[in-house]
Amino acid sequence: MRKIDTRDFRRATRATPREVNRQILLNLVREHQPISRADLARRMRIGRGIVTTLVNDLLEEGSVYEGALAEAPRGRRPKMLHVRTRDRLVIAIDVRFSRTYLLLSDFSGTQIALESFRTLFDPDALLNELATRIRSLLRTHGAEGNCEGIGMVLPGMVDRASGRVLNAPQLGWRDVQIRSGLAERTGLPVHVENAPAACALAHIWLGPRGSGSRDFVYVTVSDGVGAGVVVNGEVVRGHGHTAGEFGHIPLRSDGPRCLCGSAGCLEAHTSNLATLARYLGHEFSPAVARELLKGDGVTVEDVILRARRGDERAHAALEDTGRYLGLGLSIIINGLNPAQIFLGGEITGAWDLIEPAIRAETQRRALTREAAATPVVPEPAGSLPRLRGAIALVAAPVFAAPQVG
Amino acid sequence: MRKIDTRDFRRATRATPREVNRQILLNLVREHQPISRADLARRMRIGRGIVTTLVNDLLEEGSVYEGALAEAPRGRRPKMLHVRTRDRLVIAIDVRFSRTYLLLSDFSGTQIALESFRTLFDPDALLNELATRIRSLLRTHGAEGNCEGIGMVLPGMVDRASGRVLNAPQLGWRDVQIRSGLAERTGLPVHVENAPAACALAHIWLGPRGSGSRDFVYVTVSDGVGAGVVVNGEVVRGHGHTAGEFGHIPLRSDGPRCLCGSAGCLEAHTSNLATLARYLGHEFSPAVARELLKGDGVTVEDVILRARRGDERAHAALEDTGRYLGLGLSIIINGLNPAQIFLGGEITGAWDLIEPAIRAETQRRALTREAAATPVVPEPAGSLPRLRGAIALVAAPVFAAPQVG
DNA sequence: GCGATCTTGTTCGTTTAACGAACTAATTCC
DNA sequence: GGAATTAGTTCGTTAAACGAACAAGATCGC
Repeated sequence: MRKIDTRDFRRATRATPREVNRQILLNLVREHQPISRADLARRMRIGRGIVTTLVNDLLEEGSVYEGALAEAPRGRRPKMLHVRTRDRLVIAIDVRFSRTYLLLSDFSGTQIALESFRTLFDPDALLNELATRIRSLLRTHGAEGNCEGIGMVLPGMVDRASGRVLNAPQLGWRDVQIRSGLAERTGLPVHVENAPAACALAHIWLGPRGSGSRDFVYVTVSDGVGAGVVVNGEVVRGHGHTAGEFGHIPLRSDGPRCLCGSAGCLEAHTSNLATLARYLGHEFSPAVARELLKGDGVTVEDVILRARRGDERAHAALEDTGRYLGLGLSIIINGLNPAQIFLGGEITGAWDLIEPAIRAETQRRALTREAAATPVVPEPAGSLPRLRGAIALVAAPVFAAPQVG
Repeated sequence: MRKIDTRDFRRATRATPREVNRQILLNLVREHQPISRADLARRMRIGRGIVTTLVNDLLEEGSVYEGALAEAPRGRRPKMLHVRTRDRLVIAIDVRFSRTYLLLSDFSGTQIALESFRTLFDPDALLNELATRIRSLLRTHGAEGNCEGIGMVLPGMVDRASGRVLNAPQLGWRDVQIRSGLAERTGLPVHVENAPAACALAHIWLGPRGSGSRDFVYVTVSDGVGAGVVVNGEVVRGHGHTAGEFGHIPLRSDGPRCLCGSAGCLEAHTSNLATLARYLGHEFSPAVARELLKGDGVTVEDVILRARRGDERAHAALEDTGRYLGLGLSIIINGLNPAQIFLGGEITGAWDLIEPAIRAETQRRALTREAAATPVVPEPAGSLPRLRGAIALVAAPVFAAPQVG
């Protein structure tokens, strides 16, 4: 029961049914490939005639291709259809505090070439470096014609529509136009997004087949803590493009001071820096955080390793992180009732150590038995969730439902 | 960028463009009435010919009617169109712990007859009583043919799709089928919904013209604390129909025990019962709450009155409620970035007393200047927000966007 | 080996609705 | 009273879904 926006609606033309059905068909192929035309007609409850027309459209523009004939117990053997992903390339960029990662990938998320360099904090310098590297990357792989766009994720708040970074404290950016600069330098379409939101997007579009729950929250725990909220198969951006900042939920008024200026935030209890500070016996504070960000000492990965080797203090520090994290997740569970919560970041390397603490809190706080059973699923950092998010920024629009009404 | 649900999609037929455009047109009339056909054509960027056809459709089924000729500086005078609301009636029901309210209203929210009775906690008895009263109400007002449905709001979690009450602790209901029972007894379509979600729905559909922000949260503070979350012009229900339960955000681990079993919940700090307990000098607890629910002593309204008359303890109790409420709202602001937050419940009678405390907390906790400026708008209890929510349950489907894709 | 049967995929005439131009109606201006 | 202007309707054209008929390719029974 959506209200039509009378200030910004899309009315239907006589081409609209085709657009809609074309996109449904494309998604059915994506989900069930290999699949025959007759099967598509049955699934869509539509005549085989119109399926032929729609498939010809998609074949012509190269979205799908015909594969082998399949076996059949009786009758003519069907010619199977697949979506084309292997030679549709994407440049994915992940800008983090310490390093910037650059990946050449295809639409399905298969990695082709990955490189990284020390992050430059001057936007112009960073864009120049990126443009140079993108050009050479495309040339080396003979992919100049096949690259359909650039997806870029950042630690900060981004206005996806205009391609502007509103505020990225880690980079020291405020109101920086990123998209146009990179688009001009490379001649490719550029999409920019906040990292947790992009991770959520990747889960919608690049998750394992048929996994796709349509209501979930993706929580990232790294130097900061953020979330991508998905409602009805769509990432929630909010009125000012800053939705998902669950890192600054106040957990206790007497908690440690947070980088945001408040005290006792979820982030000040559970970020990598907070866990590290707790392990080292410091009270977390902006000053301590800045010290730790320099990153020449112990890392969270080290803490996890030591906990596994029997270091009691490391174990306790991680367990505390789990407990606070569970408290934060319980708020999300009660407030948004997602089908599941995904958890990303280095901390997932200690999943078996923190899970009991997380689960204890979420179950204690959940209001219904169903909510208490909300699965919390770790996503290992090795799967490069942020770069997958950047890929999804380019791939998703190709498959998304056309906006109508 | 919504993903198409390949398990539950609606494909477009050749009647789909008509449905979509018809609904857009109806909403434009609703928003801009009185409005001419020519003006509609301009706003929709569509030919005047098709507008004639669509309007004839709507005239025939009685959704709109033709009014007077308007003045025009030059040329033929346009015949203005209006949506029909005055003789389209709704029965709105608000079930609360102490009393149940019953309102006969029209589609625009104009009240025709309001009555109430002591709530019966046995579902069957309540439905029987309701059915009897509804029949007599319709007969008295000669409205038997014009009533288009029944909307019912409850304090608890509701599966709107099946019409089942999952859990309503205040009423002591668990897994109770409400819709079918009332529909059979009255022969009318019945819609059931959780109260805060319905209040949010009313704001989408019955708010002042052109007010309609599409991303907001409606927070109700009464015996409990709940919220209706609206994203992109649609109420978020969550995977298990229990989204919006922000009342049990943990604010402080050493806080008072809550009815939900946890401690330090937003509700245990800010509900009417919590405010009352604070004023009376009790530590809030389930036992205290049950005592206060009997409701033969002081009420929140009394506390507000006394604060206005200079009672320092009443003033302090309310201010504390405001401070905790602000803390809770800041979580919503950072997490969902709504365009605004509406606040409903008796506490709004003390708006001028609590606003500074609320604002101080939300501004202190907000992450961006825009978020800090998120308006918090009180809705006076006198406007019967819950009954308006019940009306919206029936009226909204008539105007909602058709689901496509 | 050959026709019956069954399934896949295409073709084509029909129907529906948007589209757009032409037309009628009503009003003001000169 | 005619030109100009705006509102609203009519109708021929076009695009796309719909559905029936048909062709292609496979198995099965005798």
